[in-house]
Amino acid sequence: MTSQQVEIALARAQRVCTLRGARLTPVRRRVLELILRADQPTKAYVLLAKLEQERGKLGPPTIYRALDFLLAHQLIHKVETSNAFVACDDAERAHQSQFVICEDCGATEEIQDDDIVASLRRLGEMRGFAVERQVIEARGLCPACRVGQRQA
Amino acid sequence: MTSQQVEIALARAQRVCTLRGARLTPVRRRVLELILRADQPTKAYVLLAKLEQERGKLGPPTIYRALDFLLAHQLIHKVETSNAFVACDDAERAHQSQFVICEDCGATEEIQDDDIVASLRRLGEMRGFAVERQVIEARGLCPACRVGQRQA
DNA sequence: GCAAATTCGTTACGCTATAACGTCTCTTAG
DNA sequence: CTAAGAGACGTTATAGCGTAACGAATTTGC
Repeated sequence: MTSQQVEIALARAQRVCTLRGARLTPVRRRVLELILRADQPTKAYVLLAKLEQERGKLGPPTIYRALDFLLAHQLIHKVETSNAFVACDDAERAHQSQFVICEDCGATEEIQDDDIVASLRRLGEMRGFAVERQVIEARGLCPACRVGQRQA
Repeated sequence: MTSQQVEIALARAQRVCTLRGARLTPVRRRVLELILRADQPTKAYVLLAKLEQERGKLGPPTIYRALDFLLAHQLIHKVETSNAFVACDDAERAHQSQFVICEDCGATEEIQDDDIVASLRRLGEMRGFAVERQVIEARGLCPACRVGQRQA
């Protein structure tokens, strides 16, 4: 993601927050920026280390609070099987995300498939559950690592 | 699960292991039994505490090694969003599991839906991924807790 | 029986996440 | 204007999850 794209995403995030009466504080904004600039899912303690480089010693709660805020507003998603965080393309629209993750290199792609979400919701409802959140992740080998695997 | 059902499950597990040339050692067997007897998903450190009551101080690796073995042979599944383990109904057949989990009481039901597994596999393959493992979990409120929620 | 492999105990450590409390700031109603 | 309340953040401590590394003991295959 180019710096310009990051700026655009940050501006959009600011807009979303303002609309919702939420505050995109400096910490939250900076954490979102770090996630946006990363080309792979980012771990909480990596974010913490970067933030501490800039601001001196903080602590895990500072990061986790920012992450909780960004998650609540759908500005980021959590990849559960990696314990890592990625930026979300469109926070405006409420939606669920799915991911495919490479076991080898960690490459992660977001999927947006309404059908699979509906299917899982239906399976839950058939059992009387009111489904609120879905975690749908596929792990395996990305195209690049499949090639490497064959040659190894 | 009744004690008799537990015994049957353990015998079946023993059979599966023998067939595969794997050893269901006392530790592994006991861990499986503890998971079978629990009516909810069980956490690693809970298992560790119970095992240490019986055998004196051990350590996390003892439990995690047993869990890894049981997972590898599909005798148990891991509920990723709960960091907990449940017994598997049929280890003979290779399969993926899905779960619905109650946010309120932790009640967890296993789903076996081949269609959703195939869907996610296809979504991964469309992106060039060789999908090896799937995590599909729905979190929400179980029937009992839905009622409580309305009254509260 | 002996070498190799598997299993397990043990110690230590790293990563993930939250509880609890105090301070500061910002809003806002009076 | 100001006091009260809410929200955000810093800080310390701790709980929970998981693995690395090493050595002893046991099992297995030859």
